[in-house]
Amino acid sequence: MLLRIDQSSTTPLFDQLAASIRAAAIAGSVKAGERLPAARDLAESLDINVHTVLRAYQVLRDEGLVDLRRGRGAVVTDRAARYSQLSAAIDAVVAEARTLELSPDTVAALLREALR
Amino acid sequence: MLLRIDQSSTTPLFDQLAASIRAAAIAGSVKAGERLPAARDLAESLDINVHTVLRAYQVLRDEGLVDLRRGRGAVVTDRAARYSQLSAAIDAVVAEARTLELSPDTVAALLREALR
DNA sequence: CAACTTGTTCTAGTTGAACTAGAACTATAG
DNA sequence: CTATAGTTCTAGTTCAACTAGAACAAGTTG
Repeated sequence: MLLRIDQSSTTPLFDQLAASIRAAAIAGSVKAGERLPAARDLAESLDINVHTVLRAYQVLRDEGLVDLRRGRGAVVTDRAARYSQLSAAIDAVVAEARTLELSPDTVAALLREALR
Repeated sequence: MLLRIDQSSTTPLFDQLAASIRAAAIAGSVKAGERLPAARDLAESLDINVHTVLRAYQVLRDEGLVDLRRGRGAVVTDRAARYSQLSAAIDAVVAEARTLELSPDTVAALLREALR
């Protein structure tokens, strides 16, 4: 599992981390039942704060992608498997956005508007 | 044209405003050639700062949706007309997201990840 | 032309979310 | 029991977003 964190980006670190793990779960590079690194360990290896990692884990828990339990850590659920159709739909949007040469911000804003 | 601004939201006001106008342009409720309200006027009627409105206008200019000229104001271009296929693709994503009961934040994050 | 409109640029101050930091606590695994 | 690892709490820092006001420049209008 590749976790990319960009300290210079303006998007919150916990968001970046959650997005990275989420993508890995959907792509299947982390499978259901697998355990994510302990928050303290991951925080150290990424050189960010423990709270930031835990917040990312909590985001994923709210989405139902991981179970979070004391003593055991963060375990990936099987929920990610159900995201395949969504991924396909998103790919279609990405393709359209590229032909129009729209920025990620613009496309994201359009999506958010459509979701309201 | 309906412009919705939520002061209590954490998403930047200029983003909200830009999104609102963008949606109107794509929906066709403001057409190419039409002039948007002068920044000072809009700022007053929405009870926000002029700079915030101008920033929203600049976002739309960067996307090519409006022309911005001194003395004349912000005029809508015909670019929005080319967004129809993108809108359809976005609608498909929205439909999938709703069946999975995902939050807007989650879907937006997935999209951003796919756009990288 | 002159007057007016409207976006542009500059400086400066305020606010709040995000992040950091550290400690104490608690449920679970082994 | 002991170690692990998430939970909760308090507190301080930083930076983008927003506000505010003024001076300016390039158009439009009469």
